[in-house]
Amino acid sequence: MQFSSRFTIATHILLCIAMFEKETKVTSNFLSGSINVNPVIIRNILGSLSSAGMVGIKQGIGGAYLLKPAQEITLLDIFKAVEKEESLFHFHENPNPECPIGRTIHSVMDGKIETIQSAMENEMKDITLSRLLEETKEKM
Amino acid sequence: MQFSSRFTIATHILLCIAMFEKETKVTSNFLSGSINVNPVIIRNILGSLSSAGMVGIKQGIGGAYLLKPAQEITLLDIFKAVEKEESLFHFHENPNPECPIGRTIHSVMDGKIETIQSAMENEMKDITLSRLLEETKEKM
DNA sequence: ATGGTTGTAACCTTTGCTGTTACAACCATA
DNA sequence: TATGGTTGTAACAGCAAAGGTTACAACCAT
Repeated sequence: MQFSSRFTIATHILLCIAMFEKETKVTSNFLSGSINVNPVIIRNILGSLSSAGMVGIKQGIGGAYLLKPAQEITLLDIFKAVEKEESLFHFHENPNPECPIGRTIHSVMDGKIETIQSAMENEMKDITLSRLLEETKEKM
Repeated sequence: MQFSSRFTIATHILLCIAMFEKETKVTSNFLSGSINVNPVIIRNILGSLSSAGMVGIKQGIGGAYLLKPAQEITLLDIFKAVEKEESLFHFHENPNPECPIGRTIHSVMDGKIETIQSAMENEMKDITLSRLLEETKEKM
């Protein structure tokens, strides 16, 4: 089980906007060319990023632009914009309450699962779009 | 996108074995009763745990038992036994090498993704089956 | 020989991801 | 006002994985 590619695509989109919005109109077609996926996929993900308040999109004329400075956008923001699930883990629904394990497993495991998920999210929170942009420029 | 319930089911299975193997024959039917899922699902997951060297299973007569002390089994061991994917993240396959972002995004992101995954795995590595067992007994 | 158990195959349904076509709504510009 | 490029969204389709179920051969203590 993997996270969908929406996360890396969304990151790619934001990097492109941050890099090119000054010089070009960044449309779904332009992005489609760099990312190499269908423009409709791009538009849907761009819609999620827009709902999350990260980008604005110009109706009719076209083009996306950042609504926040790149140092205020983290990988966690991007992840949450495109992955809607609250919990990373799917718990089996109906453990038997007549079994001592079945009765207690939720209260034992729920906190652990939260801790694990938080560890991942904290790491994502530390990585900003501006840092990714800097590293990209270094490698160019 | 969520991890499958195999992870929590596998944890439930191991807790049951650790708790009951002394007093009862822990069969897939017994486990099915506590976990409330089909015995065939249990047998498949039990097979993964067996392949990973965590449990043994008695042919013919039936019953599963731990092959390692509970303090040497971590949530990470369990997770890796039932989730076979190498990377948590699905990267879009063919970014355009003629775009400066498309050309560099892999080298920029791959390390980040590894860091994020490691943070999660380290947290899992800290939680042992014996600790879960103790907490279960406290709540009984 | 019996009966409970395991391992596995075969099938099904549902869900989510990814890709695609199509088209109405939008808006700067000619 | 008409045009053309763009967005937002609906409606498909194909594919893969999850989860469930039935069935049955192989296994082994009794």
